Amino acid sequence: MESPSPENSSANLKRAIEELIRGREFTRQLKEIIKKPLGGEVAEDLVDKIMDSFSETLSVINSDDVRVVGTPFSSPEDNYSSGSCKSSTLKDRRGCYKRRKTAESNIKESSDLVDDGHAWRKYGQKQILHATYPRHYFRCTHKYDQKCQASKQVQKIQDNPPLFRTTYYGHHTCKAFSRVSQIILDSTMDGDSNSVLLSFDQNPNCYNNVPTFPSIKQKTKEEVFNFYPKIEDQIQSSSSDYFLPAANDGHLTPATFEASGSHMTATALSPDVMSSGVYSSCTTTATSNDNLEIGIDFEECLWNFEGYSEH
DNA sequence: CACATTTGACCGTG
DNA sequence: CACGGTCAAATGTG
Repeated sequence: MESPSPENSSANLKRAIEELIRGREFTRQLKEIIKKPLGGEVAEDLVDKIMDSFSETLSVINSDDVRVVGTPFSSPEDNYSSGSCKSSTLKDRRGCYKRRKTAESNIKESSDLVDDGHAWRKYGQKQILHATYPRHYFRCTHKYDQKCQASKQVQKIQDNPPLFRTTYYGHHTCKAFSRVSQIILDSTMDGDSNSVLLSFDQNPNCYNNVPTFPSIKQKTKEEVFNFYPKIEDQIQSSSSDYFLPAANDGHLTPATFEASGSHMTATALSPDVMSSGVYSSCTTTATSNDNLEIGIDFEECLWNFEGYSEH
């Protein structure tokens, strides 16, 4: 796959923006029409959401350094400003951590949080200005033992239907064994030893705001549900990184997970896919079940493939 | 006990 | 200087 020239890319981006603006305008006109007859409330609500979606997409495209899905990453080292510092103390951490400059990113949006097959470790959570939901920061579990620079940010951008934006930075250089196969193998089990509670609803106990519940530093799942009862219907657990929000009825059921799991299984076990050099390269280096879940992510596969010249 | 998340503080970037 | 990305101590979990 040849990469488009910057000129083409820029022109396409401009066209995409124009199309989005056009679509938004049409939607607005449609809303005006819907407003008139009775009983158009549901449709109007839907139109609002469509317009929000357009606006959100436009803001994403208009923001700097955002690449749409499938853009290869630059070298991870290029994106960090300062060198490493081992002897950091609490009192003086100046220059002691790398901070990502305007790194190239790879954004994916989905209505649920699919396990991408990598082991992630959460290292932060932040309320973002003008954002309804906090942003969650993850790094590769193998950041230190294998110097894997991959990281991602996950942010809920819409509720009902839930919509999550995952922004990937860097690429996996770790040779972690795929957890996908394990998930496949375990898909009939109830074990949940690896799950992590991840509430995407606003938590007043977070951040530097005046805490609503100052005495509560950390909460068990039950406590979260007690404080925010409605979350219970929006969060489900799986053997992946998150409690996945349900796309449909919102219940925490193994069946829901197995439904997506079976999809992954069917694709993952396809001999055609597994026997391909490129794809098997993906599965043996930095397996992402994005490749499996949506079929094949060519860009990521090729990137991983290129990242290992011995293949 | 090892490894995970939480969360306030720190600090680089724009 | 505000924002937001990262650190790291405290704490949770199996």
